[in-house]
Amino acid sequence: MGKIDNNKKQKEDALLNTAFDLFTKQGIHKTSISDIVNQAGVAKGTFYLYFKDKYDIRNKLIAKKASQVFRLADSAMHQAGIAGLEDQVIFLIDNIVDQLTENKSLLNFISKNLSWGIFKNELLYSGATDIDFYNIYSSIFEHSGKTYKNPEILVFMIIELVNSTCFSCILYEDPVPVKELKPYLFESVRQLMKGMET
Amino acid sequence: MGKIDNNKKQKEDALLNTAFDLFTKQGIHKTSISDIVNQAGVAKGTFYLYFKDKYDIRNKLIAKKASQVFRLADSAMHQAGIAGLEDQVIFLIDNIVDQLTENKSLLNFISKNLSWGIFKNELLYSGATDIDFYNIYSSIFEHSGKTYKNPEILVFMIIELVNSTCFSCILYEDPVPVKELKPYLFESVRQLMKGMET
Amino acid sequence: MGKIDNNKKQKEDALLNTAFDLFTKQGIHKTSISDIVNQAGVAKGTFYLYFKDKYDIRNKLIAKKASQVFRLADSAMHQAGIAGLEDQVIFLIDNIVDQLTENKSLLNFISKNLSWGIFKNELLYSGATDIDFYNIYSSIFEHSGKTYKNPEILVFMIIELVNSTCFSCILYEDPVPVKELKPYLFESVRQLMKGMET
Amino acid sequence: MGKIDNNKKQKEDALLNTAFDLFTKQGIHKTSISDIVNQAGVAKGTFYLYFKDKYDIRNKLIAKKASQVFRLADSAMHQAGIAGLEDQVIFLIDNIVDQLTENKSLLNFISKNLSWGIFKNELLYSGATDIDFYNIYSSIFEHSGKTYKNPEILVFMIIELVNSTCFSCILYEDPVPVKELKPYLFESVRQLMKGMET
DNA sequence: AATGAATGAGGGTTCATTCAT
DNA sequence: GATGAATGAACCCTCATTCAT
Repeated sequence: MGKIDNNKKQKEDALLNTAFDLFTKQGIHKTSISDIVNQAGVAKGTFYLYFKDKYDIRNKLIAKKASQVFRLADSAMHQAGIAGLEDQVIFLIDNIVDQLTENKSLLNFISKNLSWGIFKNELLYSGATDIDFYNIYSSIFEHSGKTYKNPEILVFMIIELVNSTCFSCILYEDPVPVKELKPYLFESVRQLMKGMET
Repeated sequence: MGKIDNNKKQKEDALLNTAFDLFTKQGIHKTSISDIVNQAGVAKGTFYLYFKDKYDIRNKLIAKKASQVFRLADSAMHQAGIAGLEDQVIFLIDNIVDQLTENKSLLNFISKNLSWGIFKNELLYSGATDIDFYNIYSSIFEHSGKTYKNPEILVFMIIELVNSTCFSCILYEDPVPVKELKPYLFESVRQLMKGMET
Repeated sequence: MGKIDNNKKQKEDALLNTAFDLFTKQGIHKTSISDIVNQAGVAKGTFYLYFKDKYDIRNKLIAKKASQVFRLADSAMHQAGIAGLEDQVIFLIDNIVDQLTENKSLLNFISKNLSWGIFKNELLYSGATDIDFYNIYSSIFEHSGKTYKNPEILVFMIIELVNSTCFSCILYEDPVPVKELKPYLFESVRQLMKGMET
Repeated sequence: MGKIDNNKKQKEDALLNTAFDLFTKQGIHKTSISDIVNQAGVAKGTFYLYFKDKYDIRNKLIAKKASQVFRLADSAMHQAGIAGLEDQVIFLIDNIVDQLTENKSLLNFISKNLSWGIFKNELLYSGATDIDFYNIYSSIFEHSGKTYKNPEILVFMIIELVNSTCFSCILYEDPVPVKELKPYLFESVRQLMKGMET
């Protein structure tokens, strides 16, 4: 029983890891299910025991990978003992941007696929991942002593701004390398936050 | 001669128009070259006389369609006689957002495919389109009497923020409908601009 | 012991009932063994403990279902107290046609799969079903006081004529609805019988 | 032009002939499109230039093959100079039964697939085949000097009776070989016709 | 320049069957 | 006896691309 379930978990992990490897290396559209199962070392039919199709495995991967990135950033923030909402937000962004700069294929994968809808449903409010982002995000706001006109829109705008500008600057260094972008980006985020304080 | 060239232009236009229609209706990946040539009323081989492949025709379409949107916004701004750089930028954004709200398939097509690289190369500095965006954009800044730390990054951040937030709000009304987003967005853009003034 | 056998019988019945449900709903070729075991609530391997393959369960179903139809017709005839061979045959046909008109999926299933060979082997001479059709059929002929040149060919022709004409008329109302066919069919059957009397 | 069309006709014929060969040898369900194109010596994609799927080629084959059988019977009848409606019908049946006895795979293919609907639409009223069955069938009735209560039902019943009884007797000699069936069958058909005269 | 018939590799998906538990 | 995870061959179908006309 434990043995079988263990085996199943191994198979699913092998498929997830292989799929991530291939998706980032050659893109989702150039990756066939045959590619995945061949490299994962399982039979083709086995894929369909665990995932509905290519887009099912993609969504599960996004949630998994994005959750890892957020969790790392969060724990780094706690270790660093950052205080103050704005500084915390900037720290998180800085850390995440650094992670993605180190791992460009991960950046490419997440940026191209992480919509606000997936972010909200798969990460924020879903128990699918073993970390509760909603609580992190709520407690940060609550403990800040500050209030905002519309926190969700603020978070939304920050995420979209960071995500889309970093995508271009990290991957293509265009219009500038991410190192150059950072000061402007951080300043802009602070502006956005200040602008929405009540 | 003129007749033949005319004929060629007609074929190319038919292919471009049909491709746009199908790309927006059913997505690029679901659109085959067969679909395009069938609906355009030309032979399959003819496609390859004008375009290298599906992605070649897509890039040419983006430049064409995005240029139309920008040009409309620009001429509306001139007609309205807006003065002052910030107000001009907000007017342009407002107009473009309205255009894309009216034409969601166009929004979808542009947002999913318009990278900063394509924006810069195909629209800004390219003579491919019959309108010189670079001059528009330069003259607006020059006549404003204001100077910015890094105008290109400013434009880049504004475009990315607007593009990515509107995409989600217009198409999915998530996290809020675009109507609700607008005041926050406009205010944020003003913050970004003020923050980068020298 | 009795408990285990009971359990086995239950499993086999669940598989038979589910298979019939699916065969009639979606056709034999569209029904997979997975479909059957899922709906029946048993494991996939269990199927192979009771049946060789899909066609084995089909044949057993035909015998079971056809026998039910014949038995109902026969008992209705006895209750109605019909006398006279021709009238008895017409009554049986009429009753069976009515049953199949009420239950078109059953008609479809039987008609498409009931060959004379199966009819003879699985129904007429087999002890597989708990009713002895051969005796019914023999006694009807014997008590009629009439003799026929070749009773088996007569029965064969009647069954084939009824089966094939009703199939089209009940399911497709083509060339006519079964209601319109009936008088011609009954008259024709009487002709066939009269024509083969000795 | 003529050359290309000629080539196309050859390809289509190769596919039709190969499909018939395989359908009759190993059954439709055991025949894959790969089998057909391999044996026909064309590429897989070519199949789909001529037929929608396996069932499209089957229907076209039925019409083609059944029309050949009917046409042969009809011309034999004319050569033999048979007169009198009943004798003509019996002659046609006899001839067709003989053809199908000689060619059991053809019998199997036609019997299993020829429904009244296909018979009517593809053979009787369709210009798809180059012979006009409707006119043959009409003129035979008209020139007979006899009238029937419902000619279509009469034809329907005759065809269904002949088709279903011969199927079993020719292929399985069950309940009797077709040679033995014939006198009873012919007599029965005459009975059916007489019974429906007005 | 324009055509469109032909290609065939490769896509996603299904499913009867096996066998270790 | 019962299970159901795993298999992998086989299925149908698509489609970018070529090339003789």
